[in-house]
Amino acid sequence: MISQKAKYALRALIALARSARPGEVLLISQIAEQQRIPRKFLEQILLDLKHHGIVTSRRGKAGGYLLLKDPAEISFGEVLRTIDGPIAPLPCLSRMAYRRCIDCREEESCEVRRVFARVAEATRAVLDHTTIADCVGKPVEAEVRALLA
Amino acid sequence: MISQKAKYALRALIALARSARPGEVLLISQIAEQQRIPRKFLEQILLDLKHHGIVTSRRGKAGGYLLLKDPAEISFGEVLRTIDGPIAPLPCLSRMAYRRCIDCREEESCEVRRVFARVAEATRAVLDHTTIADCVGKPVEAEVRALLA
DNA sequence: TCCATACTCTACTTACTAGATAGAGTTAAT
DNA sequence: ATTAACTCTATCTAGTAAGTAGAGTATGGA
Repeated sequence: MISQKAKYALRALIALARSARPGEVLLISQIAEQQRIPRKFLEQILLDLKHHGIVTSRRGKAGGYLLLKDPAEISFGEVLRTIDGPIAPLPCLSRMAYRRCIDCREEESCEVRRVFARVAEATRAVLDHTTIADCVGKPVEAEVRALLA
Repeated sequence: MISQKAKYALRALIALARSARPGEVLLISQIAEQQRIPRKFLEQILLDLKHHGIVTSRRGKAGGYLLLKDPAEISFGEVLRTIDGPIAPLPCLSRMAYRRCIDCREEESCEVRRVFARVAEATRAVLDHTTIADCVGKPVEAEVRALLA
């Protein structure tokens, strides 16, 4: 299960991508209301995304948030890794945070690992090749893109 | 990430499948030692698997555990669902424990859901079609099976 | 019968995390 | 100077993961 936080992050990014005439900002409170996300929680999330160079912000009156990266360059995988940490189903299969399983004799012959490696691969195939841009068009377009991917 | 508990369960089942001349049992302590699983923790796990009809046990002297189901009928998916609960990345995509996302306007047009539906499908394709039997043969055999699946 | 062995069940502990909430601080426009 | 917005850090609460503890129950054998 992905966290609420990651789900909120994705929805916020989609909202930003949708409303985006370049240079135009969205208020935290607008996104929060539109997407039914607890406002203070969303603040943290956007700040996090900002620190990771995915969005940027303007402060003060007339401030707000906007995408820093091109929507087509923001993959679901990147967002999940930013917010939730590693995607891999086992620590010994994580790219961003590899850790050997302490109780596992030898990694190469671990049957459990072998199976979950296939899961990880399949998951990454989807998440690393699906972007926020894939979510802003009309539903039908998105469907087509998904099938072609 | 799958839990340690689920990983232990899978390893225990593989150990049982490996040692299995029909009717022959393995002691909890044997499995625990062989697989480096905390013994008391493993007790709980095996009991759980027993209650779900995956293994069975004999009590008293000369007691122990053995598989109840055919290894080829025990899928990774079944074990994970038994031990960890739903596999789906979102509650609104779970078969065993569907729950609508309270903050989601309409499920059909939810872009996040659409993407994770593909993840769920890919994950299930692996986990529901890989069984304990796929893990007991020689490593090479397992590899071949995986490629053919 | 009694004992040792091995599974069974329930409760508990401990540390960590998810999902917020709170509030003081800082920046920018008017 | 004021107000609107973002920024940062701390805190809270409930729940979960991972494991530990210990009393209970069944079985086979001396």
